[in-house]
Amino acid sequence: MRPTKRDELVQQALQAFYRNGFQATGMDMLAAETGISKTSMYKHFRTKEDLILAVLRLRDEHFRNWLYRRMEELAETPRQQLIAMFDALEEWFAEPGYRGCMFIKASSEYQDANHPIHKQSAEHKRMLEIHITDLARKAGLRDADALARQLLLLKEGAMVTAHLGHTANPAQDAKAAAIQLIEAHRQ
Amino acid sequence: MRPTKRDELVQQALQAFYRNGFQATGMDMLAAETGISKTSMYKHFRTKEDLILAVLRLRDEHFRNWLYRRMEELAETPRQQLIAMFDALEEWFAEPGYRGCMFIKASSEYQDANHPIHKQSAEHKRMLEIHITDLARKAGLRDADALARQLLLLKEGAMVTAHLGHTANPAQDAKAAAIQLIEAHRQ
DNA sequence: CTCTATGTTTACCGATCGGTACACTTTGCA
DNA sequence: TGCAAAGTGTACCGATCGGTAAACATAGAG
Repeated sequence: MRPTKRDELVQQALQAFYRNGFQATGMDMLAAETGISKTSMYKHFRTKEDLILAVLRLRDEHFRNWLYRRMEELAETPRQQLIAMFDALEEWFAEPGYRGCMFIKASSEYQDANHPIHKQSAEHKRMLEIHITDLARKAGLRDADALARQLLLLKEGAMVTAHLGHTANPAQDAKAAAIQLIEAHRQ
Repeated sequence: MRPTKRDELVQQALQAFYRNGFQATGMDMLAAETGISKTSMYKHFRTKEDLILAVLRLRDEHFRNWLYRRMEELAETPRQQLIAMFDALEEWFAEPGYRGCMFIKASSEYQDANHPIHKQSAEHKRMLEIHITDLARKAGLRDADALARQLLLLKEGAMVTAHLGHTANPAQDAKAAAIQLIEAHRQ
């Protein structure tokens, strides 16, 4: 299990796909941008779709790790961490290269619900839901499942709105809403 | 100003783009699907981008008209209409061909904030924001601007989540959250 | 020292991309 | 009746699409 080249390809492909979109990024462009020959790319991945799936797996791992860690760094109790999720998002939105959620993009370009790329994007969201539900439960909040789903709606909305950019600070809008929803779920 | 053919093209192109995505729908496929010759299409629209912009204009008009009217049909007072927005969304999500928000898709495929397609998508969201803010104000709710932004975050989140489909009924989750947020903004 | 895995370059495949040229047909109106 | 607008089919353009063939370079391990 050597790391290096293959992982390097996936990592650089992630950047390119995130910046340019999936369909708009051709394999030739990818080869030119990464400096890795097309032949080598197709030794590692049988199709472009396989490469995209690998990219999404990496993104899922990175994003969830980053978000969960950042939430823990920003707050101590589970309840405060739920709220801190939106501060973490705000940091992300403020990054220069922010272009929205990669999984929303992926499911926008591969719309069929049975398409592997679409299914994997949905799986990412499901993983997030499990974690946030668990956190809401640990916080001792009433109806943790429903609350988690509501908070995640705010998160999705904030990510989309931050990309569409017609609003100043969607993360803080979401945070204010989240605080009220959490308050309403105290028991 | 003859209607017919040009409008027919835009309407059918809307269906095709919504079903298949923008980049994935070629002009040849469009010609085959609509029965309108490529030559005619390029007589009406100088580029594919121009056609997409026309499609988005039509979609904006249709969607906003539909949503506003449905909200009024479903509820009487402005405050109830704000809540009814999510019942209207639920109806939309339940339609067989539902594939998420066309403007989110468009901004996902044309990511550059300065791209005309991206800008027009943002404009659609801004129009919605104005209307919902106005409604929140008519409902006599405190901090109508902030509340409207929060409700719209729920709406965006619900549309995305309904498309990703990892959750049973995002519209009703959003509605429950909206009710609590509105309640918190009574004065 | 050789074998094998991993990588490379270059050229190519058929299909499709957005867009155009050109000659022809239909149709509403004066 | 005749003319112009609007629409048609067909064939084409160079570029790019995802993917492949073949011959060659490099390097670590037995």
